[in-house]
Amino acid sequence: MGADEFMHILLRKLNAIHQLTDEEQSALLDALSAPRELGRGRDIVADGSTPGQTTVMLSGTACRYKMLPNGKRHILAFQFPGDMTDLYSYVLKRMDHAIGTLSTCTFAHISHEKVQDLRIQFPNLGFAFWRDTMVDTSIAHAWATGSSRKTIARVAYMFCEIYARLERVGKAELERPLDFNATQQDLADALGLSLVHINKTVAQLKKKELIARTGTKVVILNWEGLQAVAGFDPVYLHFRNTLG
Amino acid sequence: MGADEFMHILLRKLNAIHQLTDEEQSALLDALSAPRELGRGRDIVADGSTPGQTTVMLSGTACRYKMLPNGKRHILAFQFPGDMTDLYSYVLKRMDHAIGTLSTCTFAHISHEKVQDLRIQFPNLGFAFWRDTMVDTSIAHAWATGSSRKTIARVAYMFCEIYARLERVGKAELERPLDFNATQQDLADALGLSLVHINKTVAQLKKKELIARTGTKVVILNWEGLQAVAGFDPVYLHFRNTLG
DNA sequence: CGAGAAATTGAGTCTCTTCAAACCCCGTGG
DNA sequence: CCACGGGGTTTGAAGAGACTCAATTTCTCG
Repeated sequence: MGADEFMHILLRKLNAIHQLTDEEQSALLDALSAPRELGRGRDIVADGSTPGQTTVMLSGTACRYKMLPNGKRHILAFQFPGDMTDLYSYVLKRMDHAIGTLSTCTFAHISHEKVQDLRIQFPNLGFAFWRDTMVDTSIAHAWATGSSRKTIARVAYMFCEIYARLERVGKAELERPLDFNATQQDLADALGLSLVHINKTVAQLKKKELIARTGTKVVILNWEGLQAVAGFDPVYLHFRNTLG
Repeated sequence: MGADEFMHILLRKLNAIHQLTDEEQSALLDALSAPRELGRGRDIVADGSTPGQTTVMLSGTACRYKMLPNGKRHILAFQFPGDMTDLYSYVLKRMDHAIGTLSTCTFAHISHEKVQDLRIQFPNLGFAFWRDTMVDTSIAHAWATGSSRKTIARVAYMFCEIYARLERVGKAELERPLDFNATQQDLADALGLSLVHINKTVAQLKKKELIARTGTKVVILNWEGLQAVAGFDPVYLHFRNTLG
């Protein structure tokens, strides 16, 4: 698996958000550092740090998270291949959360100076960056509304989002195991619910034959049914082309 | 109360986020439309719409919110004077939530074309816009972590944030009634909790003599105590100058 | 095959919700 | 100047949902 195939995914992701010119695309790829790898349970970016570079996910699943004073971990968002996880730090300078791996991850960097140059030289690319961060906000909003909804809907929603985002970059298809191996504890931390309760809710989704588990991975058996339970509408992901 | 005094607040807000040059400041003010007013309970921007302009709050309290399929309203964020509530729509085009008033509000607009021109002509101003939207994201993250915390801490946190954000633009001081007259139902919708439970929690904060109510408004009696209960740390608001 | 991690299950407890009723503040009109 | 009305607040009580604790099973990988 060559570097090209890795790189491509960033363009797939960004183009799904906002159309880029060939010139912008190649300038962007030129700015990427060599890929790095990190195993599960490590920090890519530490809370409170002031990184000098931005991270681009190439493979694996990571998350934004905060450790709370009471010792609990709260996951704010999942990060999938193609995501630029910390444009955040380019704009806000100091991280107010961390980025951690949930599986083995590969990723590359773009220095903040380079981001700055690209943004000013190519305002359209700058817009794509901005838009990418706003889609993150939109996702955060969608998660936030969860607290007013039934737990089973929230859990189903989670799977819908994971599938939709992976599908967007060509990393998932229906009735195939999702390339997403977070634990139920991770899901619990993302939803702010207890592991036990998540487990029982996932069991309900299985009993309804909406999803199943094969080994470590999850399979979506009934996409329409799952969306219906979740009340899932992918507009909030702001793809340029809609999803089936 | 002249238009100048109104306008000034936008600069106060943006400068608290990112330093602007005089030229940028005047270009920004030139772009503002004449102010409009709307009473409580009205929409400034409708969900699903594609506005051609951005709203700048001048006075009053508004909120981002979504109506959920189950008929509940979920408030995603409060909007205070100086906030540019829907840069959101400039970037994402289609709103995936609405902006509504929680009190009588005054506000002005800047057309999206103008935003585009300003962003490209003054990259530093463009950065300030971007940064402003990222602070919104940071706030959304802070709210999101709430679901893993005790209710009394979350409610206290809410008052801390409201005070800090109003204080930033010179609209609040301690031991004076906050210029914020949302109802407890509004708070409940923001926290995703029931009105009854909010009420009982607010009662606890009063019993601890951290806050009090004078007429419709809330007064902060013990700022340190309130922050301690809330676990409030204002870094997430990303002010350039810290708060006492 | 064994060790460790993750998933599952059951039981008791506490939080939060819902329902319902009463109260209070404040502006309006007689 | 006081009665009335409406929105917002306060209070009580019962039930549902979610949490913790704790034990067991299943899976994965060396």
